[in-house]
Amino acid sequence: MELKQIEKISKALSDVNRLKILQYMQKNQGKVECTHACNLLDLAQPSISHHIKKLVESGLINPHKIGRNYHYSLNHEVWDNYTLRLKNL
Amino acid sequence: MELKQIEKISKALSDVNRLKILQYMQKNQGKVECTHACNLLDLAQPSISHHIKKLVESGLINPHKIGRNYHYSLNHEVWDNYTLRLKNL
DNA sequence: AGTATATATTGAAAGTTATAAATATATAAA
DNA sequence: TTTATATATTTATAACTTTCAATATATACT
Repeated sequence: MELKQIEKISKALSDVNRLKILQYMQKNQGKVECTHACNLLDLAQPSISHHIKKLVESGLINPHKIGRNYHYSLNHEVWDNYTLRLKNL
Repeated sequence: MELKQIEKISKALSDVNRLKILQYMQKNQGKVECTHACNLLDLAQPSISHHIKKLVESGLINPHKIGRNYHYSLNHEVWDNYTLRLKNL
C-alpha cells in the first residue's frame, strides 16, 4: 500500500459523519443502508451519498446492490492493511 | 478517545507531506528536525511549520525544544490508541 | 550589542471539500 | 404502465486547507 493510498484512506476517515457511518456498520455485521445513515446523521440524502462514495473510493467499504437498496460492507483487508502500514510507514 | 479526536488524527494523516515526515521519524528513532523536513519535502519553510503544527495538534508527535531547534518525537501512545480505536469504533 | 540561524505567525491566493436543492436513474409495487 | 422509493449526479455555495512571501520571535555566535 502506497503513501497515496494511505492518504486517501486517512482522508476518508477524517470526517465525523463518515466515522459514524463506519461505527454503525461495525455494530451491524459490517452492513449499512443509505436510508439508515440518513436517520443516523441528520444530513440530506445527497450528502450521505457523497460520504458513502468517499468511503467506497477509499476501498474501506464495498457496495452491494440488493433491489433498489445498496448494502455496503466493510472491507476488512483494506482496513487491516491500513492500520498495519501505519505502524510501519 | 472520542470520534472527534479520531477525526483530528485522521486529518493529520491525510496529507502525503505529513506522512513523509512521520515516515522519516519512524526511520530516525522517532525524531525529526524542521530543517531536515525542508530538504525532504521540497516545500517552503512556513509550509513545513504548518504541517508539523497539524501533527502536534493531533497529538501524534510532541515538540521538544533544544537550543534553537525543535525535535519532534512520535507519541506512541496516541499512535497505538488510534489504530486500536479504529478497529472498534 | 549586532549578526546569523531555526522556527513560528500572519495574510493572501489557489485548491479542495461539505452541503443541499434540483434533477436523474433504477427498481419495486400497484 | 404509472407511481413510489432508494440512491446517484449535477451544480452552486460556503467553509476549510495548502501554499508561500513577508515578517516576527527566539536562541546562538562573534
